[in-house]
Amino acid sequence: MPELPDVEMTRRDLKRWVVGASVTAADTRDARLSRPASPRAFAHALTGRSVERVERRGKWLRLDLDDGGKVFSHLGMTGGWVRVAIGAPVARFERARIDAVLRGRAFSLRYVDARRFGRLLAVREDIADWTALGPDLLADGIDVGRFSDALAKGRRAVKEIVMDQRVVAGVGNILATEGLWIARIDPRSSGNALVPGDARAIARGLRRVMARELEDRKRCGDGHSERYFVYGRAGQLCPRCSTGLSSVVLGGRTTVFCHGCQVHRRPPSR
DNA sequence: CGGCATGTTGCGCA
DNA sequence: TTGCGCAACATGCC
Repeated sequence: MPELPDVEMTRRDLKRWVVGASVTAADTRDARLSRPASPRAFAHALTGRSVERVERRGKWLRLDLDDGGKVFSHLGMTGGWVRVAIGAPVARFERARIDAVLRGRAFSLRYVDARRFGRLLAVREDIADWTALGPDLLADGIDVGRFSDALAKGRRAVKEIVMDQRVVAGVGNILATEGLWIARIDPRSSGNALVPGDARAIARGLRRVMARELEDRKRCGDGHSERYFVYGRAGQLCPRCSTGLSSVVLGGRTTVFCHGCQVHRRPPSR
């Protein structure tokens, strides 16, 4: 489920489902997902309230309640929200439930998350995970000047910097891998070795991939896009230059790239 | 059975 | 204070 396009689709669903709705009951028992808040705070904060807005920054979602309360939701690796009939049986891997009424119609939202890498907590103030996020790839776009500075400052591999949520919020492993391939930049390149024009190319690559993914999801709903250029295709041929695709681990994440057409900017010599 | 997975955190150590 | 490398988290799927 993760990656910005999935979270954005979830935001649109939630917006359609709950904005203006009054919550009649809510529950979670998962202390892990609601950390550091207590699971009880969830029911307490939501019951009797109505939802005024559904916001998203990067991969985080925030429901704004009519009393100023906020519910933060991060889908982690396997989280998702589904809408079911009121009273529907507990879904497999269901971790939280929000029963609500909108225009006289009762319904239930369920948060489902097999691996429980997500988060779901009700609080009164914005959490640091939210406020620390950099500009949102979709809503704010990338300011090439600032992006370029952030890349130049980093000694890490460019892919790790691009995935840093403080630099650009919403870029995950797929977007970063695909975006760098489009930009023709080797993901191992060190940030401070990039040359003028690279930052713009990467920004454009990320925007392209995101827009494409969003369109895919609008058309097909969920399910994994099988249309990746290189992600998950190590060993296959590069769709641009037919070189065999390579794979390395950067920042603990598998990264696929093409030796043939992605230029490796090497760090300044020591 | 082993290996990998769309994300993040926390810990030991430089 | 910053950053790096890595194990950990919990489960599904191939």
